Amino acid sequence: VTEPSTSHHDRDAAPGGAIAAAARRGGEDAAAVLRRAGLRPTPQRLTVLRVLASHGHVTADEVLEESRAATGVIDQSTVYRALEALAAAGLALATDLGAGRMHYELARGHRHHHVVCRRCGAVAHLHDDILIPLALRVATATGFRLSPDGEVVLPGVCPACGAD
Amino acid sequence: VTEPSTSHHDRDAAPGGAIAAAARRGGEDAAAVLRRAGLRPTPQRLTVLRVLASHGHVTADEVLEESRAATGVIDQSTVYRALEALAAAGLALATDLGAGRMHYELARGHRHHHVVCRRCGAVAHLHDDILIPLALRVATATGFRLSPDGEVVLPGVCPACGAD
DNA sequence: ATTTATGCAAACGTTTTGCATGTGT
DNA sequence: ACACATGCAAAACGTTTGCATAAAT
Repeated sequence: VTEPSTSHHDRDAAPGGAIAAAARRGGEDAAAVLRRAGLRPTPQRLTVLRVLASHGHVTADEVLEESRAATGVIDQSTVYRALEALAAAGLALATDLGAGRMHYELARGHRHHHVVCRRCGAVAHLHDDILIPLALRVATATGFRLSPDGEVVLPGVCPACGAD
Repeated sequence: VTEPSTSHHDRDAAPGGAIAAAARRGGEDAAAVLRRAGLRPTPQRLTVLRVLASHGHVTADEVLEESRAATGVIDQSTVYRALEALAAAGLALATDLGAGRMHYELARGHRHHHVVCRRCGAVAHLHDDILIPLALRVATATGFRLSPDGEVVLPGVCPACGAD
């Protein structure tokens, strides 16, 4: 589940990889997914989707570079607009991992939260209900309720870096 | 403890207001605090400190505006450098509340976390040990340990906005 | 006298936008 | 034909930096 952020190649940890698989194949299926979401399946979007499908958490810049490597020309603004469209359609997830830039990942259907290693940037996913006890405590302590649709990013130290 | 972010005037919730009180008075004491921290007590820094002392969570821009309103001329870069110096000295706290810009507050000695209302931006503080059970669960689930010095920002809905 | 901070202006990195051209339906 | 997506260039945003001047020690 973890992901050394320097080499952005974590495998598909979670199921729900229908979109992932389709996007990776890049064929008919991915186009259908886009169309079903009300988005025109342009080559650029298919490329972005494929990049997302193969790379856990990526920055816009990484998507740009990889897309260029894969398909040749594609513009910054196109990447940003594609990511925006995919996120709006629920196909991608934009997360502020706290590094001053947004990170994107393929939406895999299940809501989750993140722990980010502050040394190496590795990311682990947390099942949503890990927050339930916390939500209770927060509510009694402050009156605030945790947003049911909000994503939490926890700062941590991964097993590899926590060599104590 | 909460703070309607549009009107940035929450009172000193916590004790440890020695620095706060001194900064607010802006007299000898605040200068002494700065000097003790190895910082030269310039008018600009005193002003920034006073702004922090009177305004829960502020952005650099708000500090700039308020400082100008209070003392006349002060530059953007000076504000940023003052905030940086204060944070390095442990007198201020820089927190990424997730709004695309940093927020600063006077350090009041006790580590804490934040819940931010996603509707109105109000902020509540959470005592550090509210995370202990979560830390355990995160550790068993992922192997990650929560950074003991890391700050957590939780998305939530404040009592006022959660009018359900 | 020496060190450190300031103001100004210019740069930075990330993201957004206006607009003409090109592409999918 | 039409709506929509793209590329390009330029701007926006928050923040940082280089450098000469000014103020604190």
